[in-house]
Amino acid sequence: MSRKPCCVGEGLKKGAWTTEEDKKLISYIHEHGEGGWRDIPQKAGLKRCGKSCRLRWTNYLKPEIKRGEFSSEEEQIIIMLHASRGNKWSVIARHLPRRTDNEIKNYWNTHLKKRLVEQGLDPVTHKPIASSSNPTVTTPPENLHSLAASSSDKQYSRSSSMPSLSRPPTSGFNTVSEVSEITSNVWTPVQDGSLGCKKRFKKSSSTSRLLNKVAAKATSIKDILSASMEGSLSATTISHTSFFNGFSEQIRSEEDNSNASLTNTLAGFDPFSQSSLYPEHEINATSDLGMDAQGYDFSHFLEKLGGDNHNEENNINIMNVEYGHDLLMSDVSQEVSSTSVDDQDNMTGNLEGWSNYLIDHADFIYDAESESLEKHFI
DNA sequence: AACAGTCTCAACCGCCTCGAG
DNA sequence: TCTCGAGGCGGTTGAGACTGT
Repeated sequence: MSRKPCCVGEGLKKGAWTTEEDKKLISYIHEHGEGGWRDIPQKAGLKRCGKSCRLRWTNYLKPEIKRGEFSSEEEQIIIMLHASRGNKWSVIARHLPRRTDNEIKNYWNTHLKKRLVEQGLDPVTHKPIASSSNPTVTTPPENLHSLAASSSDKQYSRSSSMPSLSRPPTSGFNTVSEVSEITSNVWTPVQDGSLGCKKRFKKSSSTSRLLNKVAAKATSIKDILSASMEGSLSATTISHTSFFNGFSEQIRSEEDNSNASLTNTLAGFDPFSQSSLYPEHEINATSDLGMDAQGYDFSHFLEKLGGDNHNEENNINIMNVEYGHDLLMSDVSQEVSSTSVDDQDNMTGNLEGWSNYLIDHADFIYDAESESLEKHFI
């Protein structure tokens, strides 16, 4: 074999990077681009392992990296994704624009994991820890948002092992939004290569806004489902069977479709309270509707999904604004229409598909010009 | 002011996968 | 087909910052 080992040679430096080293690495990559890490140390005049250079660049020096406080919305997404994917930090990072897997991992280990434990939830399974083994279990949060919203507390107290959690209003996302507004500010990425260790950063308001909307979508789905269960389903104009089975098909094609926690959240089940967001009979009704698919119309559901301009205050209109009803109907239904319908998943199962579709088929794209994040289906 | 305990997170370690040879 | 290096990934560590006494 002709290849050289990555990190051979004595005298390779370890430990914290100096400003000088950072400058050398940044300068080299700006000139020659990424890649070929094995040769970078020598060419850039660094006494570092190529792997160390790559990590330094990807986790810290890369200009597009976002650093600093995680917004409540980002926290929600991390928690939801962790519930469904586990410690797949790279997977989670793909859904959080400009966050690195390392940063997410650190944040989980130092903040979110503790918060779940504090709430009496097993950070691995996201299920309640048995009260016998955890006498300090507190009242579980009413929903996911209370966990994320509490993040603002940490800005005021570091000494307490965990910030105190207060139960937010039931329309949690407004609260989250407000919290984000209060705490958000301009974040400062490290762009000059200087060591920014232990710096405290503020949140990105643009990221917060967008992610808040994503989270609000989950709420809207719950609202819609609830409304639908109250009898507002009307005559068929769109085959919900094909629509939803498309998602079911989608989720079946996933390598990992065991994301019950996340999807349960969206489908009327809150993994944090471990209780249904809807009365049991309503969930049963959901299943019944799914089983008896013929003749029902989910255009009401889709309309809600697509946006509700009259409900802007409650952030329910996000689908229309950010994702677009048309976009939804075109992109999604195209995929659906090409999907064979061979079974009749119940509605909960279909919502699983929907939530996973959102997670796995959309990417955030940052528009530097408008300083906004846009979500694109992929 | 000094010390001890706690917390944070950059960096490292080791394993895995993929692809080149 | 096998070997091995590059790159990717998740787990862990430890220096430094922070807080309480």
